[in-house]
Amino acid sequence: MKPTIYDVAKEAGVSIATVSKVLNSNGRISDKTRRKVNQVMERLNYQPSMVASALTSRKTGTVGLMIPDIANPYFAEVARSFEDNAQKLGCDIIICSTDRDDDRAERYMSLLLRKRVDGLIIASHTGSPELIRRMLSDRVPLVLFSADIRSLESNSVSIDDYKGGYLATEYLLSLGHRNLGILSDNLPGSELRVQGFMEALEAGGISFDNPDNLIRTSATLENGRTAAVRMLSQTAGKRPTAIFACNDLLAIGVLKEARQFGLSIPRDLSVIGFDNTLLAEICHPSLSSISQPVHEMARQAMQLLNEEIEQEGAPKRKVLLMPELVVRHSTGPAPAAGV
Amino acid sequence: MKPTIYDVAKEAGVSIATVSKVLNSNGRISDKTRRKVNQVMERLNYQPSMVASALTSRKTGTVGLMIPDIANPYFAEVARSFEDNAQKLGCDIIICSTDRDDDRAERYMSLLLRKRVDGLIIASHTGSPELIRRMLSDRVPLVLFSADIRSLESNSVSIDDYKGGYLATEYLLSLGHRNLGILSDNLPGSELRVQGFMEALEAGGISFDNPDNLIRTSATLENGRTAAVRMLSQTAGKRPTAIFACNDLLAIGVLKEARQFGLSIPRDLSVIGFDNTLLAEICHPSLSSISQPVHEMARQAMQLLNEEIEQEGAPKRKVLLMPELVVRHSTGPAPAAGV
DNA sequence: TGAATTAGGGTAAGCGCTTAACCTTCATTT
DNA sequence: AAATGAAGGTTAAGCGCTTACCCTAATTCA
Repeated sequence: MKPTIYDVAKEAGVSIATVSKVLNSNGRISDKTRRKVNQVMERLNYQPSMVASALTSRKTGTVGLMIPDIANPYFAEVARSFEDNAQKLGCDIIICSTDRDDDRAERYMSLLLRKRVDGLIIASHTGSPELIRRMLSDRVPLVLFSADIRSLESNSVSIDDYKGGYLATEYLLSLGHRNLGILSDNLPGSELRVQGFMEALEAGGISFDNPDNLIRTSATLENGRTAAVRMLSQTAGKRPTAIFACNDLLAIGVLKEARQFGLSIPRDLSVIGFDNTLLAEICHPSLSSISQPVHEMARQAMQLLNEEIEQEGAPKRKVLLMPELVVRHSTGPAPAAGV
Repeated sequence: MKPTIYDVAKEAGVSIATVSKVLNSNGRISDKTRRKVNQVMERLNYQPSMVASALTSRKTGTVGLMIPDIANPYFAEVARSFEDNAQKLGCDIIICSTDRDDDRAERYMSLLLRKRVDGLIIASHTGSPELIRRMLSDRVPLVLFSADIRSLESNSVSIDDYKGGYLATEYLLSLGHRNLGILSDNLPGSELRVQGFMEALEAGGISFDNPDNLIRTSATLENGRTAAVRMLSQTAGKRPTAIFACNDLLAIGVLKEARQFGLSIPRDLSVIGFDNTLLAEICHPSLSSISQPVHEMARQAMQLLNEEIEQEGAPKRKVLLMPELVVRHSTGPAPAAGV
């Protein structure tokens, strides 16, 4: 059997309280006793049970990370960032991929609560707003990540999606494109990206009047291709010369399909993505994209979460970070007009 | 405060033992009592504390997954597969990315032990063999994933890496290539892939005599490119017409660099990867690769782990699954000879 | 020198569950 | 009708920690 605090105490000839005190370095202990106890712990290879300590201290040192899918490179990167930040605080992370299925989300949530995790990170609206509201009213420490819910009084860390959409669009306009398409996924944040797109167009004096150049779909490579087919098979006048996709996967779908249409990128068509994932570098031509400061976001989120864990009624905060344009090789000047 | 089993018992007018029994549906309880208790639990929104139950039952329902890096798409996919399989068993997963740093691995390991996880999955030799041996002798349930250590009497689930290397090479030979290069990473499994490569060459009556056509490096895009430069800048006679990379990331590095050399793929150069990750589909041209049955591997690993958790001295088993060749567009017939 | 601190450590009561052992009823068996 | 046994619960002892509180002896101060 694994040694317990009793074994250590007996071996060291002290009480378990003393052992506990040297373990947590609190209380008054003489150097001599401390050393002896430490030696015994070492010798017995004592590993204090966090499940026992969690029972009394009410801290498990575990936080739950709810995301749509860890196999999605964006979320994998997010997870990694959280892991690193958690480690600095001496805690670890339980990954929960929900596939955006409310039932799965609810089951996971319940599991996490029963495990008494110290807090929750909820990325991209994983789980219904109703569910989140319930957690909030149960005072579960929690921070929304990468997609805020304005109506909820909760912590959140996200980027300015509107700004991101605006940046991407402005950039395409600056390249001379006048006929733009937009491919959105069905996440709440993406709606803001679309808004940014629209307002940048307006600011550029361009009206968006072709409804076929706006497609909403969920984020898979295949859906990106399908949408691309729809946009690109329009007549030359209506077909966009540049497409803004609300995430990299969709953008790459467009890239792939464009080839089928015999379009050269960026000569005939510019494509820009969002999230600046590993994929953007991998694909060919490499993808221009709007980048999120994922690591910094995770850092702040973890910090907010920690504050709320430490002191129950900590004031909620909403942090908004700025996205940045990363130019690679999938965007270029608009083709000469009138061709 | 969260309601406890005492609250439920009092409300339902029974003892906590009774509540515990309906909770775990064991022991003898009348339908009437069961219903009443269930009602009360519902009404109070009772969430039994798994930390308390773990303290007595010695089951936390958590397993640790040690991997090099969750941000690496291959391991992200592995993690997802484990997650799904774990969920079926009602447990969840703590992710530990170690970056192959033995210290990090050791710290994580220790954390997991203190958390009293039910078991460990150790993917790709994460942590030193010595560390693993120690776990084993401490009788921690554990299964090695994707890279066995033959000398250790432990469970393991992996693919036949040798076979994978053989398959890839045989395929390139069948396309008429006679001058092959190989790019290996520094994982133990990859050594077997190299062996498979070598023996397939031999079986094909080809001798591998140019040491510059074998490069070992760690798995990053950048390293793939660097290695590609070295191989491709050789004179036409020595330069390989096909390159086998021991993982997709390296392969894609080659793909990218080949373009800088003005080589068209697969016309001038064939490239094949390993792992068949999402990346293989994303890149252009899409990458032929050797695929691992990741989901099935995770299923079996989880099952082995579970068996060992259930009964202490369960016999160890080593499972070996077969990789498969997936042909895409990065491989083609060897260029006409003598050019 | 005697009283008041203080340093160093022990006692014991939980934390919220599980489970072996035990105690009633009440229906069956002979 | 007495003995037997099953059905349905209850009691209480842990699981391995934390921590408020208490005690003793050594130190300090007037």
